[in-house]
Amino acid sequence: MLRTENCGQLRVTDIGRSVQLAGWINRSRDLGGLIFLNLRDRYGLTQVVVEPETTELHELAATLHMEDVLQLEGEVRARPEGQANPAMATGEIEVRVTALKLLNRAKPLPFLIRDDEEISEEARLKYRYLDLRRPRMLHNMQVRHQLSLISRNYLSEQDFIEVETPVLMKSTPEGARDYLVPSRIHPGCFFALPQSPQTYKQLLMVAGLDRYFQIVKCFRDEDLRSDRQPEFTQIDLEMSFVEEEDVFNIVEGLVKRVYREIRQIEIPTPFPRITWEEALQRFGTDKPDLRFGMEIVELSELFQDCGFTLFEQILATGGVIRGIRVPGAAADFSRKKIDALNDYVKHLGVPGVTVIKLTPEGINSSIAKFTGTETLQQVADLLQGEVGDLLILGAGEPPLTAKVLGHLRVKFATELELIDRSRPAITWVINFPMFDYSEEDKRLVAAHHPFTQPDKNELEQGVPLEQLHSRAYDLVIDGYEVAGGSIRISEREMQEKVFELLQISPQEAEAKFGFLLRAFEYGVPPHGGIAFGFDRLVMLLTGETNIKHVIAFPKTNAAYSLMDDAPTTVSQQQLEELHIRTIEPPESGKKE
RNA sequence: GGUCCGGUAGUUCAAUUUGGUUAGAGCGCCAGCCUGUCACGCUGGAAGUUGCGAGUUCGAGUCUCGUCCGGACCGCCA
Repeated sequence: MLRTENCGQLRVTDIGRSVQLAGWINRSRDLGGLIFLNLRDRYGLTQVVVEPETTELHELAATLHMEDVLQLEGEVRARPEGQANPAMATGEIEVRVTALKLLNRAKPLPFLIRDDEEISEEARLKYRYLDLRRPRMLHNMQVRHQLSLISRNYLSEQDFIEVETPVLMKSTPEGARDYLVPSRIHPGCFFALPQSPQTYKQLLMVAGLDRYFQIVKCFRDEDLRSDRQPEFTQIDLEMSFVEEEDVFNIVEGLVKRVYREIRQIEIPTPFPRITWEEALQRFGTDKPDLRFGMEIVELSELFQDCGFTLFEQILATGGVIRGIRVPGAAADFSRKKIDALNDYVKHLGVPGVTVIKLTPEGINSSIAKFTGTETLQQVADLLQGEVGDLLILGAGEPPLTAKVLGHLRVKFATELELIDRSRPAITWVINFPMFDYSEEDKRLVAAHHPFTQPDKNELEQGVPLEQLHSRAYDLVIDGYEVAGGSIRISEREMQEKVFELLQISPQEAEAKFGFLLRAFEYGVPPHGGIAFGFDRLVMLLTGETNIKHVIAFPKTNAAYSLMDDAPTTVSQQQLEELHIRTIEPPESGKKE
């Protein structure tokens, strides 16, 4: 070892000891005579002093720069009276340098290694290895590690075993776009990278493993968002002989332990549950942020014959009028802000929203001249509006109106800082629909995935397919979908029936999922499971709002790696070996 | 596929509103001074294809169009 201690551990009890340290220069202060260096490693900072009497050392020390890498020997001593630094864990001591070796020089940096400066995402990603030196990023990596360790220990204690499933697998229809990997040995054939190990974990249940988990990379070739990366990590688990309650118990135990050990926050269990329909009705989304109120209120009845033609027409054609109350926002809500608000909602797909201000002088709204103030007063009463509040009404078809108001609810709560960030708001969302209708494909598609068990009672009672519910569930924390799963189909007949409803032909079902259907003929335990978005959970635990900040080497919005310039074109020879011809001739590498 | 925001020194920003002299500042960098600093201090200095390309204009960092890059979002994400 090039050191006897790390940079975070020396204390007054070490005074008098001779030690070796190694690390980066976090900062240097050359006073002309004395030179102070803050030596940094993963564990902390230690101040070392080079005295002018040590002539050769002093000359070397005077040439050092930030982020140079040093190894040194010295003596631990107390700092002089009044010179301790209470902000440093090692602030009561310093190391007087007796030998100094420059292990590596650093060029001037593209940015400083400190938390208090905002650096462009572009620079951070290009020099990710420097960004990761910053305490904030180091902390995020440590939380990642903790989460993975806690999960493994907890699940192992609960009799789960970790099994690795293939990364090269079969491309299947439904779901996200696959990342494909060409096969050299099978010309024209491709593997897919897993969107999730879904079918494998079900087969592990058929195999009798009973309780499986895996911390596993998944890949989806879809567009990115601040909470979505093309490759991401799941805590994937599956259990045999279980129903919803059993999965919930395991998950609640894990989440409880995670928040206790990482955040020192006690989470009461069981977690609350809300149905999918109620979530949409009250919060305008299937992943409601319950850290604040501002719920969406149904107002349609009030506007039945309100005198405002637009609203009456919308109601007559099956639309709804709903509203939210934004506390205290009326005062400075100018014409300009109303315009900005309407611009904002336009990109969500609606022409605009209606704004009502509850001012000390009375109710103020552009629609008052049609409806009169009496109707608006009833609106205010229903929304429990007080003087000074802003009321926002959305009108249109129910799902879109819900979505718009749901977005506005979060937007205003964030801007007005109405969100309690001291503790997480956790809820189960249950009773998902089994199917969605796809306008694009003109058919039903699985709302969760095609292995999810439908509500058997509803099915037997002949409930229309569009209204059929499934045994799927999501875990939602602070408005993020953190985990999702379901009780699975475990009978071949039911699985075939669902494929049929999804208009997957028997031939296609056999070709794509034949292995699963075959497995279902050999004794399948009832089973179910769930998968956590590992990165999203780390994001919540660290208070980050961008998933990139909890991933060591992430991709940009354009799914590109700025640090190593991936992806790239490959040589003609590589393509030929893989039996691949590209449609466009390869550009000269990267676009500039 | 679409909408919006941004791109000026190594870096974070200003100058863009209303086109007009030599594009400024903090940090960093370089040189000098400094023996108790810890965001050390003081003095001086270097540092720019204003992302790129066209256009308008007597004149463009500033206006227009295209394009590239980054970000947020819609679509997409079983």
